[in-house]
Amino acid sequence: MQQLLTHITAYHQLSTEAENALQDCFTEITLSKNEFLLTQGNVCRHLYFLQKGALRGFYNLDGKEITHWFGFENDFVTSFHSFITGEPAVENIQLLEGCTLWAIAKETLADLFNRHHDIERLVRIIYEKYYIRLEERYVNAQFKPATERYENLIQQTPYIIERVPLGFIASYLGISQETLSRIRSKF
Amino acid sequence: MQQLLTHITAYHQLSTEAENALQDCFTEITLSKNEFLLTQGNVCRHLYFLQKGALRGFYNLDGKEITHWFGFENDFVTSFHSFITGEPAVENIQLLEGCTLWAIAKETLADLFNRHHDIERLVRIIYEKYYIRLEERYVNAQFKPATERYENLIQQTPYIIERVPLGFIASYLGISQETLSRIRSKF
DNA sequence: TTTGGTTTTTGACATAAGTCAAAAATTAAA
DNA sequence: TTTAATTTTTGACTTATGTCAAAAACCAAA
Repeated sequence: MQQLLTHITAYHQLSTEAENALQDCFTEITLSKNEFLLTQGNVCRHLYFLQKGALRGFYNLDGKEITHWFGFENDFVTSFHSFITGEPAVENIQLLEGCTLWAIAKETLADLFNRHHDIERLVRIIYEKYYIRLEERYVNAQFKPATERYENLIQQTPYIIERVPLGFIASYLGISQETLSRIRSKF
Repeated sequence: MQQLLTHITAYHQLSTEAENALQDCFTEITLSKNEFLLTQGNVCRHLYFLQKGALRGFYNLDGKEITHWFGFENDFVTSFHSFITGEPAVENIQLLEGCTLWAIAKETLADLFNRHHDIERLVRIIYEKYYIRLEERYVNAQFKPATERYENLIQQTPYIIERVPLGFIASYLGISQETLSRIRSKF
């Protein structure tokens, strides 16, 4: 829990009351490798903070699994679309390693917003950071060649290579596993 | 101004006081075709609401202009990265048509947040919508073939064809102008 | 209108990445 | 360990898209 608080307050310093209120609202969850945090068709009612471990978000497209994001330590994870709209998720969230997570339900979070302007500000600021991250990811995906995308990825998350099977990384980069293998063979 | 208020309150209903405060903080701007709202290297200190017209965001990559987004009626536009971080923008924002915009400075917005929890909530909600939009755009860019991306685009913004030169659209889709021309020739 | 400039299309060819199949390497289980 | 299963690499070939150059179409001023 301390890890969550430390991470959060780096974004925005909370009042003591807000911090205490927040602590009471998160529940610890542990799951083991290959288990699902969410499966498609279900509404994602929680936001998670990933304290330890790794996971992936993926969806099915004509029989193929498309991995479109990874989560690692200190990431907030959820099926954002489903969490916000309340519609069934099109994606799955599966553990790549055993994980420790902290969960908060959507209504609980809404409650916190009403009671603490502070916390809503915190989330607003976190959204900004995540938006910028996604924007960068988008520009990369759309306008950079595969080799560069791969280089960027291992620069930003070097540990990904040891922790995630090649096939998932290739899918994430939008290229075939064979192409990724060839990219890697020439450093 | 009424258009901005109507648009905003569709996201979240504001108190009368908040609504009044908000109105006082936006300034009207009109610019003509081809003018720049922002040029790279400058810090983007404002958030804009695009009431009328069209514009594009682009950056330079080895001598080439990459158009990475378009703005149309009722869009909020800014160089988000620069606006949030205060760093110089890497992108340019150029008008594709004469535009009417409403501008608010970053500090003015921060002030509004302090005075009206309401308004910070509104922005938090707008961020959620924009995040979801971008996520969709990202998945499209990374995992769908060019033809499908084009079809999606004209379905979502059919008017784009009459209002934006083909070259900009091709750049936005991450393909060459020639390829887009060929895609179009087979409907 | 005519002219000049821009935008779009077409053709020929080059290159990047995909697919399928099989081999090699790695990991997990017996 | 040995065996089986999974993951990664390699090879041969196909397809999609890019590049360059030129022609055609479109638009806007004179």
